[in-house]
Parts: sequence; C-alpha cells; structure tokens
Amino acid sequence: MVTIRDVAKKAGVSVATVSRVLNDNGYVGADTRKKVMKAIEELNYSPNEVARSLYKRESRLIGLLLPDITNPFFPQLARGVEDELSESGFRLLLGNSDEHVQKEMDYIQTFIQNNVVGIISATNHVDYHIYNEVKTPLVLLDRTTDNHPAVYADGREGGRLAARTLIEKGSRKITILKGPAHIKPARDRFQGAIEELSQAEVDFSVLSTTSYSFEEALGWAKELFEQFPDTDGVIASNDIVGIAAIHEALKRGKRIPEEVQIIGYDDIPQSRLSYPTLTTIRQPAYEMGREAARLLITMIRKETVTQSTIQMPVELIERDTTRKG
Amino acid sequence: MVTIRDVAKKAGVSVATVSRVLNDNGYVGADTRKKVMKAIEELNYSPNEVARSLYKRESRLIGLLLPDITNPFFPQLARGVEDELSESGFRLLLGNSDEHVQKEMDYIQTFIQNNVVGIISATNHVDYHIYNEVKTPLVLLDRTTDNHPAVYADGREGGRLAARTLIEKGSRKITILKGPAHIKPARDRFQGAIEELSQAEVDFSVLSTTSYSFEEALGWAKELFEQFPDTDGVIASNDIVGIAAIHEALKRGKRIPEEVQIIGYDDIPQSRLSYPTLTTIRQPAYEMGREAARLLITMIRKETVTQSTIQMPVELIERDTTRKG
DNA sequence: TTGAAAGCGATACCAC
DNA sequence: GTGGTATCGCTTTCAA
Repeated sequence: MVTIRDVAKKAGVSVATVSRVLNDNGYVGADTRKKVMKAIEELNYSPNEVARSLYKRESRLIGLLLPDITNPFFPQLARGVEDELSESGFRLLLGNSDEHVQKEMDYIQTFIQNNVVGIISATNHVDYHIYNEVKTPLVLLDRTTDNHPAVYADGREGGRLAARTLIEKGSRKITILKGPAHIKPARDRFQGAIEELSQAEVDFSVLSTTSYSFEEALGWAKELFEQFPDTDGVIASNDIVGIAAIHEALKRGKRIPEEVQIIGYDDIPQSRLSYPTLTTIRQPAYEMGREAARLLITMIRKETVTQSTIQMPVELIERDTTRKG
Repeated sequence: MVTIRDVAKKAGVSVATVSRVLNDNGYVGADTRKKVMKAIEELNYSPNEVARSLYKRESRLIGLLLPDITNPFFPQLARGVEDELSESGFRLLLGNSDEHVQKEMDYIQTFIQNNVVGIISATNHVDYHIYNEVKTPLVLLDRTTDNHPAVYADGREGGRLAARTLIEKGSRKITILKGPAHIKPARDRFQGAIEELSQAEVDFSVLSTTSYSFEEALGWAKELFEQFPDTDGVIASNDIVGIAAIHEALKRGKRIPEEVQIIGYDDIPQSRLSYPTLTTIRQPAYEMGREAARLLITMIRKETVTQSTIQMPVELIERDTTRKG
C-alpha cells in the first residue's frame, strides 16, 4: 500500500506538504506542487479514506436503508439517490431492513460506526426512538414523521386520483385492495381512495392484503375475484398487485377495460409491459431519490434548508386498463 | 461520541483491557470484564469501525459492483449477496457501473480506499486491467474470466435448453433475440441457442438488440413481429424482452402459445405475473448471490477454496407461453 | 512556504 | 491479569 509518506519521501517534501496539495488548501509553492503531483502519479497513490475519515470524524459515505431492494419500486429510489450522491463524491452503504426493527437498528448502528455523513431511510420504523438519537443528517424517503426532513409523494391525493379515475370512467362496483397496514404510504393511499369512494354513488368493497410480495400477489388477485366476482373496477395497492389482477381477470375471461377496469400504483417500469398496459398512479421514484439526496447534501453542507419536507406530485398515467375518454 | 477511553475511565481500567473484552481475546478477570460490560452498557458505547479499520488495515465492508440495480435481475443477486454477508457481519458498499469503464474504475478505487475486505463484481469490464491490480479477494458474479473466481450460471446450456424447448414443442420458424453484444452471458445464451437451432430442422432468424432496458423492450418486440411476421417461436434475450414480446403478440391478435410460443430468460419474479405466464430459463439469481458471498468469505478467511469457479445450473420453468407436453 | 508533531479511536505488543 | 504505549495513514496547528 502506497501511503502519504511514500509520496513525501519520493517528492522530497514532508507529509504536511503532500496533504496540502491533496486537499488543495494552505500555501504550496508552484514547483513543490509539481514535484508532489509527479510523485503521486508515479506511485499511483490514492489517499486512504479510512485514515482521513478517522481524523476528520466524517467519511464520504452515506447510509441508505431500504425495506427490500427486491421490490421494483426501491431500485428506482436507490438509483436516484446514488446518481445524485455520486456526482458529489459520496458513496453508498446499503442495507435492506425487511421492515424488521432489529435489522434496521443494526444498520443504523453500522452507519454510525462507519462515520457516515448522512442517512437516507425508506423504512417503516422511522418513529422508532433510535432515529431520534441519530446525530448525522437524516432524510426520510417515501416516509414521513413530524420530526425529520422527508421526501415523499402525495399518497392521499394518489388514492383519491385512483378512485376518481375509476368512477369517472364508469366503474360502479369497485374493489379496493388495501396495502399492508403497517406501511404508512399504503395507508395514505387507502385513505384517499376511501374518501373519494365514500362520497360517490358507487358500491365498493375492501380486501386487505398484508404484503407486496410477488409470491402473494397472485393470491390476492384470485381472492379478489372470488370474493367480489361482480367487481368492475379494481384499485390495486401497487403495480405488482395490479399486474397480478390483470392476470387473474384475463384468466377468468373478463375483458379489460370493458368489464373490469384496473388501476395500479407506483408506475414501475414493467407496468408498461403488461397486456393490456396498466393504468396507474405514478410516483416519481427516481426523482424522489435524487431529491432526497439533494436535500441531504444541503444539510450536510450546513447550508440553509429552505424546505425540509418535500412532497412530490403524483400523476395519473392513463394506459389500457381503464376506458378512454 | 463515546470512545474506548470514556469506557475505560468509567470502568476504572485501561483502554487495553476494554479492547480485550470487546474483542474477547487475551486474559480478562471475571469481575473486570463485568465492570467493563457495565460501563459499555451505561455509556451505550459501540466501537468506531473506522479506527479499527485503520489499525487492522481492513474493514468489514464488501464492495458490490452491479451494472444497474434497476434491471430486475440484479436486485435478486444483491439480495442474495447481502443476506449471506450480513450473517457474517459484513456490510455492503454499493455501486452501479452502468457498464461504464470509468464508473467501474472509480468504484473499485473507492472500495480500496475504504479498506474493503472483498469485492463482488457483476460488471462487464472484468478483463480490464484494473481488476488484476486488485489485491483484495474478488469474486465475479454472473460473469467470468480465466483469472478470477466466479459464480455464474450456465448460459450456453440455458440457450440450448431454450431452443430445444421451442423446437420440441413444435415451433418451426423461430426468431431469436440476440442480447447486447458486449455482455458475455448474453453471448453465451445466444451461442447455445444457435448451436441447437442449427442442427435442427427449423427455420430461424436473428434480431439483434442492444440493451435490456424497459424503454426499449417494446421496441424490440415490435420490430420482431414486423420483420418476421410468421414467427411461431420467440427466444427472448431475457424476461423483460420476453414479457414485451407477449405484449406485442397479443396486441397483434396472435394466440399464445398456439400461434407463437415465447420463452424468456432469467425467471425474474414478474414473469409469473404476466398473462399468459412466461415460460423461461431460470437462473437462480438469489442463490448465485449467496454463493458468491460464501465463496468470497472463504477467500477472506483464507480457508482453502475447493472450487473457485462455481457454475450454477439453469432450469426450464414451463409456464403458459409454451405448449403443453 | 514548509516541516515537526499532535492527534483521530482503536489494537496489540511488551512489561510488570 | 492488567496497563502503558507505539502504531495504523491522514489532517492541521504551530513554529520556523
């Protein structure tokens, strides 16, 4: 391993000088600088981040905590976060929490142990006390509490929009798939949808689901059509379930959107690939990730944060599982 | 920040002793230990990984380099890697390379700068010289070269299997979608498929694609049926493209699998959700991730590695885009 | 403009 | 069994 001492020796200067040229601060004579640069080049030296981090008591690492990278919504978030952060020279320490308090705490702890300069968390236990003890800047992503900066999409409005769309396009017996109760955004959407449905002249039923997993999605879809066979409009808890609903509807010979309309949530990439393509409420996941990263960076830089909770707009993406016009 | 000195002071012992109980080595008297534990507890102390890493010249971090977490195959890999590693107390430093040499090199460098104990890479430029300069244990995932330990699936056999399946089930005019030329596993599959097709009594055509992106998948599918309208069997370069092909076929009123059979590759979770469900060649992505992590860990522990390149089996998953029997 | 030296928070050697 | 202390590679004060 090449260290700063090797460089100093080779350049015939002290380590202090090398450090100065590395960090580009303090006075360094023009030709001294040149000598040092040359030595760095020749030795192919790059500074040890760990030593730097130890002294400065902060690294260039950011902790990112996700519920489950395997759920297609989160890679989008993660990608947005990474793209934005890496432009500023930060790197990602990643953890999946599986919505498991213990795992979550473990990761938060390693983040701290590794001197991360900031944390972005998209998990459910944000109200858990450990978050209040975190001293490094923290941004919640796709979640909210009253205590922390956050970037999230307007779930309530999303739910309303979904319901309104189905109603306007003529569904009269709507079944709403309620997402996992412990996930806040899922509750918001549900609430929004219920608001809209309650004040409209339509029948509606609720089917509660307990997960977003691929394995179970088809199960929920099946249950949906078994329990409510005359459903002519489905508000899915997310696109995965929405796509499963398409599957199940077609399997039962129902025509989409003539007999059943289906609307999803998230607008994950694959919702464009289903047949028929899935109408859905878009959350700008990638942009949310970027936005969260941006917010975190300003906090890290101790610049004034004009807005510490950023609500991103949701948007109706009309595709082929709802009727035209 | 609570340091080892605080603990030492509170417990009325030296830092050396605290260190001993922390790492559970060396002699420590029973009640001294107890005192120290108590102090640790009360101060809610947890050791600074950075300092530890600096002294030991190795962290507990593992670098994971992926082409693009947004492609649904990779989260599976990543999850497998993480689950296995975290059980042994390692944490993940994540990077997306976008199959971009520069990004790849940058990440490899930060990995090294952060004292990672090992690297798992699923990118394309593994033959690039930088990998030969990496001193920390390195495992390639879903890729191979002659120089490095690797975990990958048998792409050639997968390609053969895909082709053989379509042929056996009666397709006579097969179109094969050739994946991006710069991706080795894609080439392997293609080669396997071609082998099988060449020696069978079937017509076949090739359509070259240049990416795996969602955006373009529908484009390839459209092109496929435009250029080769009498195709009765499609070998897709992966499941994304496979699902897009289903979409396009249905759109054109083709019955699946009666008029066109379609076979995908990967067995990503959503291939079970399409309608009809996608027949595909399964790569055990999650297990591959775990296996790579396991291999890396044995290398890190300097235990003897019995097998440094692990080829995982591929498997035909028969679903509804191919004919029965 | 440069260098010597004191840390940063751990670990581990050596002495007692 | 326990403590003192050099050390890891870097940054930053302070003096020259």
